[in-house]
Amino acid sequence: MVEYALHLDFLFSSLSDPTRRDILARVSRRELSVSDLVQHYNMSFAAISKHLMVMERAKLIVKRKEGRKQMVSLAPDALKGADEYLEQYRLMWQGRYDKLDALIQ
Amino acid sequence: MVEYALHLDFLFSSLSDPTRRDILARVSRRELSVSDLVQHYNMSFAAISKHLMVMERAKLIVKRKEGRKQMVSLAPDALKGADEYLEQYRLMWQGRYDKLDALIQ
DNA sequence: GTAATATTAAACCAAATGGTTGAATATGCA
DNA sequence: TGCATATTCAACCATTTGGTTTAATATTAC
Repeated sequence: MVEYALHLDFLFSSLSDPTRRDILARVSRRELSVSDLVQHYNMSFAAISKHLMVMERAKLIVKRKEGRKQMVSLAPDALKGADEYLEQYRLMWQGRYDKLDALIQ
Repeated sequence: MVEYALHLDFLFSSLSDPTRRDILARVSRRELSVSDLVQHYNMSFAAISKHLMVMERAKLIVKRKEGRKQMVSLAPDALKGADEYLEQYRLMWQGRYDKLDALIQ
């Protein structure tokens, strides 16, 4: 009945929070420690740590231990799953634009 | 601090549920009434009705009244917001593949 | 060894989510 | 008119989510 794609569940729900999207943008520019990230937000260390756990489960980020720091960076192919999901619909809406273009010309 | 993009919140959180993704797939093929949709799922009419309200808020679907039926179809540009969000990252990961290609050749 | 730093774990809380059932509201049909 | 159909609304419930604070665990520095 309903297709079972747990990864898409995690991925999209992870992307649905503005703090997490902001974190994603930051770590996509450069690798950052959890402390580095915390400085930019008006919430506790633990809250950011939790957001990072959610993002890790969604395979949006990866962590690498460096001494006592956890360095966070964009996961390889972080958004590939989402992009592949959209692909099927992209054809559809590009099709519509093609039709529109055809009408105009 | 955190960019405010409520539509992306609604859009991604709407996409994070497998039932809603399934509904999206169905109505993208053809316009369907709420009753038509309910038949395919093992949950109450009200539950599906709620899912549709969530999807409407996310502008994934539109409803059109036809007598006592509500006909549901894919919204124009339903996934455009998501696609535009991914766009910035797409350049990034395509960049990586280009680098990889360069290494291989 | 002790203190400071970096992070996670645990317990808690309020609000949101995904479901239920039953009542209310429109619309169509005989 | 009265009944059946289609949908939403309202109240409820259990679970998840996004936050808090405090305690625990590593690691580094003195």
